[in-house]
Amino acid sequence: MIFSSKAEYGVRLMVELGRQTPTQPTSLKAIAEAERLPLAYLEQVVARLKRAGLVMSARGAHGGYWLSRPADQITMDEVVQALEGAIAPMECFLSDTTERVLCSHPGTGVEEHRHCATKLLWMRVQGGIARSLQTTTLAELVEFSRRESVVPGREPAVVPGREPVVPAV
Amino acid sequence: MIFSSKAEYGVRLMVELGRQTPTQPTSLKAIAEAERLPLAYLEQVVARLKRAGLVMSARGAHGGYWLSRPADQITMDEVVQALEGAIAPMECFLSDTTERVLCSHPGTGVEEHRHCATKLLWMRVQGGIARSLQTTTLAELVEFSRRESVVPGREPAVVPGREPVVPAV
DNA sequence: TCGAAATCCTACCAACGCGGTTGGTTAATC
DNA sequence: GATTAACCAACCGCGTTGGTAGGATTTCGA
Repeated sequence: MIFSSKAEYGVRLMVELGRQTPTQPTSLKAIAEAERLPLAYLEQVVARLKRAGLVMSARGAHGGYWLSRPADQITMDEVVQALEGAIAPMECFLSDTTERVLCSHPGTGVEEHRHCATKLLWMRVQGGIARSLQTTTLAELVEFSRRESVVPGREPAVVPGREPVVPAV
Repeated sequence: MIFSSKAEYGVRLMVELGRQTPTQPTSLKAIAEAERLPLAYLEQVVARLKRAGLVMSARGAHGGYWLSRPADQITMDEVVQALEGAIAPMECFLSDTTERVLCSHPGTGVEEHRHCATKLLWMRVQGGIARSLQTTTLAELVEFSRRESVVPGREPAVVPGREPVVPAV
C-alpha cells in the first residue's frame, strides 16, 4: 500500500468539509459519524491539516473546522503532503535536494560514483505521482462526491480536460 | 516510503544482470559484492523475480542468474510488480477487479452509496505510477548506468499525447 | 569421487510503524 | 456552570519489514 490510512481519512475529511457551506464550522464528531471513522484518530489527522494551513478551526461549543481556502484552490498534492509528509518512492529521495547521487550504502568509505540507475526510475515514478496529485483539486473530488450514484457499476465521465487514466477509470 | 527495499534491491539486481553478457550466468555473490547487499536477503529477492519469469537460473558451480528476455523487452512495471506485488495506492484497490465501488467501512450493514471521492484520486495516482513504470524499460536503466555521470539529461520519449513531466526529471 | 560453489528452501527474529485508544485540559457557547 | 468541542500527550497491540541461520540440493572441476 502506497498511502496510509491517514491519507484516506484526511482526504475524506477534506471532501466532507468541501461539501459544507463554508460560513459555519463543522465538528469532527459530525464528520466521524458521517464517514464512520474513529473520532480520536481523526483528531490527529486533522491536526496535520491544520498545521499545514489547509483548514481553520474554532473551539468551544458549535466550534469545528472549515477550509481555509475555496476548494478549487486546493490541490491534492498539498493535502496528501500534509498528511503523509514528503512523497518519496525511496529513502534516498528525502533530504536530498542537491543533485548528488549517493545511493550507495553507508559504512564503507568508498563512494559509488556509477550512475544510480534506480534513481532515474524512482524520479519518474515520483513525477507521475506528483503530476496526478497536482492536477487534481479538492473541488473536483467534492463535485464527484455530489453526483448521485445512479448505477454503482459504471464510473462516471472523467472530468473534462483531464487525460483519461490508463487503467480504465 | 512508497516502495520497500525489496524493490530497490531487485531493480539493482536486474540492472546488474542487464549489464552482463547474457551468455553466461552471474552469481548472486558477485552481485551482492558489487552492490554491497546482503547475499542471503538477495536470495529471497531474486526468488520473486524468478517466480515471475523475469530471470532464469542454473544451479551448481559456475551457476547463477540471467535475464530471461532482452532488457529492452522488460518494462519496469513487470519488475516492480514481481517484487512488491500489486501496485495499489490504497487497500480497496486490491481484490477489486470488478467495477464495484464499496469503499465504505465493513461492519455496519449499511452500504455507502455515495460516490467514493477518494477512489477517483487514487485511481489517478495509480494511473500516474503505472504509466511511469510501463514506459520505462530495463534497457534504459542499464544504458543510464553505463553513462559516465555527465548530465542526467532529459526524460526521453514520454508516451505520445502525454504532457511533459512537471517536476523536471 | 570428492569437494567447492552455487542455487534453493524454511524457519526464525528484532525493531519499527501503523492504527488506533485513553485520559485528560482548555476554550467557547447556552 | 454545564455542555460542547478543539487540543494535547502518552500508551499499546499487532503486522510488516529487513534481515539472519541453517541447512538441502545440484553442478562443475580436479
